Amino acid sequence: MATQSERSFLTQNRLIRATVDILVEQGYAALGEQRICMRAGVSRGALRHHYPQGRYDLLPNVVESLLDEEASRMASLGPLSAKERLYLMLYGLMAMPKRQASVAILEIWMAARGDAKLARCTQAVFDDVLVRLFGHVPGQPADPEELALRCLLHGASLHRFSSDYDGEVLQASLRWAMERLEPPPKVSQLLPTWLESAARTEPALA
Amino acid sequence: MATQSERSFLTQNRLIRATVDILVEQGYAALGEQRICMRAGVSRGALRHHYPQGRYDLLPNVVESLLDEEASRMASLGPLSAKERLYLMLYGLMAMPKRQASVAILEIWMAARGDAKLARCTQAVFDDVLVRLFGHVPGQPADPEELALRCLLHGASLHRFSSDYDGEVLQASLRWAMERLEPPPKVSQLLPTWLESAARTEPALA
DNA sequence: CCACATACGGACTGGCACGTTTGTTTTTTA
DNA sequence: TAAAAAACAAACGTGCCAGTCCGTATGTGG
Repeated sequence: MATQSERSFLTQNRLIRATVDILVEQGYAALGEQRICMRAGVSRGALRHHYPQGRYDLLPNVVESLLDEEASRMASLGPLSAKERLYLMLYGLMAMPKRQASVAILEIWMAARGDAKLARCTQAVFDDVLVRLFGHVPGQPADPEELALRCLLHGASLHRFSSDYDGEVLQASLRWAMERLEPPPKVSQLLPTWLESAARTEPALA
Repeated sequence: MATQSERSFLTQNRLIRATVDILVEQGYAALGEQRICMRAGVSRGALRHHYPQGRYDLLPNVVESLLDEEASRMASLGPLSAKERLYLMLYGLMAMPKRQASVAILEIWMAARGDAKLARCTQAVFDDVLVRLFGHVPGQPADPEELALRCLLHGASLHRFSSDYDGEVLQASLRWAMERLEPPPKVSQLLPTWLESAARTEPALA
């Protein structure tokens, strides 16, 4: 058999993947340990072994995993400003509306406001999201342009669940917005590489 | 005592208000009958009397109630195009970030994708939201500009729960976006009346 | 005034999810 | 190779929530 750390890593990965899938497809209210384990193909004992506090240990790791993945792909493009990153993410959403790690993060983030314990154990990693993904400097207020882009990004992510959702229409509407918001020139240079790296990494959702 | 229909109306209103408050403050995952009743100051028996199927009868009425309120305020401004309505809502969010009926609707809407029964019983009223609030014509694909505004509106609504939320900063970022998106001239004429009507109706959240 | 319907309060119950414990297998290490 | 630790599996108990039922009170129509 495999080494212990390999098995451990594999099991944790399966649990994280399953959690993301459920969050994206069904939302936080549908998230339960039984369901996660069924989908991951592991026992509840295994989940509780790796994450003794259940969701309170699991969900911070879920967020961190998604953040690491996105941040490392960003890092491979070289140093980027906050605005460049946000425009790239918007173009990414435009090109591949299926790739929706941000939905899982949004679900956890919104659920945390109704669960003090969850809010506590995810606070650190959510601060990391702001810093590493959105380039937000901890003490400072957000830049207007950056915040507007974040809002647009979040809203566009959620639109996927609207009854009148249409990938092409969403793409057209984001393009309409982009034409007026003047992304920095560097973005269009980086775009092919960025989209290619997004296509290469297997999507979280089948 | 009051007449029966008066009592009935009052109780239902209390339940709807309490539900909205919980949804806005804590999210859908924290929504339970016990909690709703506690907050509304009525018994579970009363809730089950007016809404025999629990949330499946209550939540469609919640959405409809919020929709009616917003739509009637819109109607009092005279006939408006979809774009004019969306810009007005964005300005409304900008001016009073506390008034967040849209968050409650978003919560129910997102929860519905993980609960087939909820999706079924809310489908009709959500279609109404698209038509009456966003001016979406049922068969047609959405206009790019309109959809972009919807995304921005939804994203900005959610930003309220971010750890770096700041009403003034959000206002500045929406203003930044507005300056580039060129709202129709009629909007700025209607704005004072619109904001005044928003301020007059008591906010759903204390 | 009486029969009835409606509005409401409260209790009972079943199921499900979570927290915990205990047992078994596999790998590591001394 | 034997002991220990880790990875997993499975069951048990408990608490909460929703679905249901029944009792009561208050209006309502005849």
